[in-house]
Amino acid sequence: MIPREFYARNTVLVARELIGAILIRSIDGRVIRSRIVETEAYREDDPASHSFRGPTDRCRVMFGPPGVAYVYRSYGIHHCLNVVTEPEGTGCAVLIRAVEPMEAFEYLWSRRFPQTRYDANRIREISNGPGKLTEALGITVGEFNGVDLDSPPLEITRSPDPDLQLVESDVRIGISRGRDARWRFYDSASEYVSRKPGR
DNA sequence: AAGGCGATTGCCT
DNA sequence: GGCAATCGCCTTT
Repeated sequence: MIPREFYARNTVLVARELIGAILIRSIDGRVIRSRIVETEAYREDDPASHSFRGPTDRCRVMFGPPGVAYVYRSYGIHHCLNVVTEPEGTGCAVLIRAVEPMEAFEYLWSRRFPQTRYDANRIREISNGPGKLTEALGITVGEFNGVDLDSPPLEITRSPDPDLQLVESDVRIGISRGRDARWRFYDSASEYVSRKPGR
């Protein structure tokens, strides 16, 4: 588990340092570990952030204690997972945009594509996007919004051998304001990154 | 009260 | 490449 003080720091630093950390989900009697390979930072004084106009019913947990999950519904359909950062009272979080599962590939495939036979050539599609990883791992607003990420059934731990040499930064995806900040971080060696620059 | 848009995805042409 | 799905929040009446 990662101490709360790790999250109670500058959100951009936390977003960078979460690349390579391990997300552990316990579900259906399984313990499934995944490497975090893509994140984005959202700060309170950031027009792209849900917290920019202050706490609402949706984004209130962003203003709460760090290390807690902020889960919101995107486009009325998907769920997206964040970790709250900076000291309590500030509205900041890191969006988890992609993970690379370490096990349970066929189980995760069946959660994402229940009607389609397992296809190893398309395995990255199980979790190469923020709405995809939450579907694969069964992470919803109702179950996880406001829940501390320090113990099962959903937990983040540091990687045993973090390699931050390969972490790159880029502008964030899907926003119209705050476009200049290069607050997206990803592991350039991972096939699970949702999008790499230059296209 | 009503309309538009979004930290997205998948299917269609 | 376009576009629908669908809901919370913002802006405008």
